[in-house]
Amino acid sequence: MTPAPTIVWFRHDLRVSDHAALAAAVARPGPVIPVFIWSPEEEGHWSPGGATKWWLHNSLTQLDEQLQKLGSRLIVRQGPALEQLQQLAAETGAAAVFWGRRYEPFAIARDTRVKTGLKRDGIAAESFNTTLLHEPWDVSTKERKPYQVYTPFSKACLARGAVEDPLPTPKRIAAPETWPQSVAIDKLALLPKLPWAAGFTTLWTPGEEGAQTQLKRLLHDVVRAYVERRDRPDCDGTSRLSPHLHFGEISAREVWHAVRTLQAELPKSEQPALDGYLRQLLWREFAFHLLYHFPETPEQPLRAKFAAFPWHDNPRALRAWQRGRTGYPIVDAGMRQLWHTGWMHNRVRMIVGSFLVKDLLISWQAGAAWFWDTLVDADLPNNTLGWQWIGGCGADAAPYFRIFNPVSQGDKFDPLGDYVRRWIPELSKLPTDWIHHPWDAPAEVLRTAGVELGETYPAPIVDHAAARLAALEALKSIGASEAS
DNA sequence: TTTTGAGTTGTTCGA
DNA sequence: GTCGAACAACTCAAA
Repeated sequence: MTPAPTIVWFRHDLRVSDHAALAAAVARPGPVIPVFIWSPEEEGHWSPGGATKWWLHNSLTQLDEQLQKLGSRLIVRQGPALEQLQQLAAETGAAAVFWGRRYEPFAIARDTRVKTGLKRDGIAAESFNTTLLHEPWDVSTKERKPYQVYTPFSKACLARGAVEDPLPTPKRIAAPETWPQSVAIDKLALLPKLPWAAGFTTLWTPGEEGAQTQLKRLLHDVVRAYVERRDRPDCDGTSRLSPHLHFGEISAREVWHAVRTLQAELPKSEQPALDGYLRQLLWREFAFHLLYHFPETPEQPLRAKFAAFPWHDNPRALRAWQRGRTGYPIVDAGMRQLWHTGWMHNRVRMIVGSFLVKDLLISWQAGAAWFWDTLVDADLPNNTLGWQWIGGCGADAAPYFRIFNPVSQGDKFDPLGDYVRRWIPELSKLPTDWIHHPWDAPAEVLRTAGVELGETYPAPIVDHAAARLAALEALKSIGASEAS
């Protein structure tokens, strides 16, 4: 009798390298059945947005190719995960299902049901860490509580010692004698009906190989100048690994090791430069840590006082923000970059976030929802942390008086205006002196540049100085500066 | 238990 | 243009 197969359920770990669940399945005597299950209705309020689905379609295609190189393939199913896994196990006689953990509250609840259900059927079910450097329950304060401040959290991570080595890619994955039924990836209808994602392909290569290319780029071109360039949206100075990490096309552990290895090879004096990037990976860990321990935070402010914040319901302003028509060039450039590429530079995410929440007084939840639908790297832990931070209502949030000025942020981080000109062609002829505040430009300058405010480009929809004071008032009204 | 030091990302004002 | 101070007081985390 041939040994029973093992099912490997792929979720946010669409890769074959450093994959604990796959490696464990391969180590068993029988064949391996890799499966992806499309069940967006099981993702709570956070079923994948348009940009994410575009990425997922391509990533699944790539995963199938990677598996085929190892003598296997990807089985694709749709429907409730437990039901599909039970069916698949019945069809194939599988004795075990392995998967990599997820940490979103609805995913944990679903996975718990899945595990119980499978075990009831006499099927072994085991989850593995395929996503994090440190599990959220392995890092805690001396009082065994979760961390709420980044710096001590990061120190605690570093104090745990070296991150475990990545696992080798399996040489071969044993195939079953016959493959079970599989849905064609096209049938999941993940690609948009309108071809708005056409431009995405020039910028992104979803899948494991694309992720490896970005890692090489990080190591060769980006990481040494990371600290100086990462805040400049007019430079290509970030890792651009976020969507690859979200889908687990590369493991955080592998990125961590690659950067650490490079660091060890550098002269002592150059080593600290690489810490800047490593710190960002620990921010990702912190986001998972917070979501795991405070599972209500995607919807609710962590600081309870903010539940009473007098947010404005202003659909016109929200729409102007979404479309990049606020009249503030750095804000509009960011929102248009997001719309056209499914991504926005991190510095600009903070600027547009501050503008939505503090200048327009529209809730951070509305911003999070828009990002969720438009970002290819939409990730619940990171999105939640980012928006609560800029909203001032999260763990380790910005002080309430920290309100970004879109003009000075533009001058500081896009000093030549190249980023604005790239994404706002109607301002492309405007001289640098006025690029971040065209409303101050002399009429003659505007005329020469072909800019007519309110016609070719919007006049500012709010006055920042006045909006800032209004935000401070609103924050005072809920006692933002007092205990929560 | 109490105390102490510290806390990603900013802005404005006045000298 | 550049610099330092004020913005406020809290909460966290560790000693």
